[in-house]
Amino acid sequence: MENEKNEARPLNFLEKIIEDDLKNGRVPDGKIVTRFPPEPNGYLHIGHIKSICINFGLAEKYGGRCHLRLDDTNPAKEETEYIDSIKEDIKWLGFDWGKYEFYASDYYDKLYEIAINLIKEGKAYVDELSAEEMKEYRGSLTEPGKNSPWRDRSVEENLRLFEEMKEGKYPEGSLTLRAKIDMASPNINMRDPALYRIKYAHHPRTGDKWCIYPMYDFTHPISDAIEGITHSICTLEFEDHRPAYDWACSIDGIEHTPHQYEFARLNINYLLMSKRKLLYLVNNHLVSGWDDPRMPTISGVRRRGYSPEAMKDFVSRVGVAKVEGVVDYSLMEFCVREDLNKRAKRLMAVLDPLKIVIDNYPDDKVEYFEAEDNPEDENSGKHKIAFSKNLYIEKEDFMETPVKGYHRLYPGNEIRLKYAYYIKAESVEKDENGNILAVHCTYDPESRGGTTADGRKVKGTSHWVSADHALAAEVRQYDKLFKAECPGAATGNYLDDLNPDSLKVIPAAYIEEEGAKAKVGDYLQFIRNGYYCVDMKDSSAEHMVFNRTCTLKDSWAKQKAKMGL
RNA sequence: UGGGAUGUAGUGUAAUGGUAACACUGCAGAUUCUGGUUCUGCCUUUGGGGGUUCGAAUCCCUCCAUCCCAGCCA
Repeated sequence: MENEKNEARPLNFLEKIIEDDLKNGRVPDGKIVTRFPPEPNGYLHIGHIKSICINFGLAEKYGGRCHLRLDDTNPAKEETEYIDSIKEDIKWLGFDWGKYEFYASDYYDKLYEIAINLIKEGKAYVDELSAEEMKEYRGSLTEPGKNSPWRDRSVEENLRLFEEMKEGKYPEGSLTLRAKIDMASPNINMRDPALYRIKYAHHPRTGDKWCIYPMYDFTHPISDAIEGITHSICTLEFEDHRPAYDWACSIDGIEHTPHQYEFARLNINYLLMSKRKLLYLVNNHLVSGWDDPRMPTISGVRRRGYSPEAMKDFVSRVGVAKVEGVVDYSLMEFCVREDLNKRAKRLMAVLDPLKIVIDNYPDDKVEYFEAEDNPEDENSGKHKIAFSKNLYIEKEDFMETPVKGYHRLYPGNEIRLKYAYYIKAESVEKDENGNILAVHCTYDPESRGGTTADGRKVKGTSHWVSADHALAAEVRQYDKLFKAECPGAATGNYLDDLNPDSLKVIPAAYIEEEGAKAKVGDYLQFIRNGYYCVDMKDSSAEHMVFNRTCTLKDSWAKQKAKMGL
């Protein structure tokens, strides 16, 4: 009865296509095959999570498989470091390609053979046009191109030239192998696209074996065909390439015909996904690296403390369609909070301390209270917190002259110290300049454990730590890297919108003793402060470092803002 | 101004000829030992104009807007 709640999510357009193909027997053996094909020329970012979830998710849902294929056809840009990070990121998301790990470079021999056949059939030729000339001959968006003077060489000459290209007899840029399609096509991608170019670059996998490398439009469809990909899913900007894709799949000798489908890439406001811009931030030390917790890279959000479950939930809520839009950052934060709320261990940490002295509490007495690890999780345990005469609470939790709506500590007012006692502010101790040194309070011994026998209520509950027991730790308060929804929209330069407060370091915040047990990978909530994690690079037992993953929703801050405070 | 695509609340996504909806955001309230969580309610929607039809977000025409394409990048 209650499991009827299973909300049947409506199918997205890709699922509809697949179900239709499956139903109509258009899928060999009824097993769909997808692929995630990143070029190893940088780190994966949040946008890639969408693609990963679509490709691996579809394969999972329909009982097919998803290949990981590293699209390594441009050795000038690609590095092994990137290959390793890509694999690590996919694994972190919880996907497994098993034995289906491929490289476009696996197919270099096959691709070469296909190119030879194309030449023999008169469907490809070696061109001597320079890059500039080729551009001229290509025409424009509104004008057709014209044929290269080298377009009608004999098959024999083409064969000889291509062979010599491969043997390294020509310098880079001097010759290309081009498909003979249609220089007047309204689709520029069909105006005799380049198939091979000369490049004297060391390849991470094939080393110096090759000095000619196949182009995307030639390599990608054929790789898909070789691997038996049924649904080749990519982003919208490749729509114009689909005719080229289909052209390559129709080359003689290619038995399997995959089909390309395009979806809208993921854009999120306040975030930048451009590899070029992210690289600039890294190179100019505006962030600490690709895995800086403020970076939109997968390694960045991982270090920030986002969970893979939250990210997957996020992309699933965004959905899949063909409309180019911008998703609200707040949806991502919602997903992160929703997930972390259920799993984060609660700890008390005072980030901006104000000293509290409980005047009527015995000087040397220490008692321990029980704190819930997670009130949202019945199966979670409890841990002990030391209480003593000298405590810290947040500065924010005390006001000498309270504003309207403030129900925390102020002179004469009573609040609860979470899990411990009710306290009332009695007097304020200041230095000669009027700065508050400490707030003297009294506690109600009858309120032990946070409740009183008479059942009286207090409006405020503060977190706290015992001054003599708390441990000091570094806390890094991360915020959005950019302060504008669309960085660079106003001035044309995204650097102008860099948020100067994207990182505030608190060198020595006070954390309850239990904090010492926190390990890399744990999800934490500092009660009333936000979600935190242990920094995977800089934290050590001697010097713990916590990263703020995200804040808690704060309706009081909103209210204050509205009152102009 | 060549070609390809896309227009549904503020944002994202459903509804494919039959009462326009779900989530996030925002707002209001209740609950709460986190001003968190949870719960309740509210706000705002089919780009414009024609047409077909008993009936149109959906089909047709037209206009408009936005995005992508002229790498020997992917």
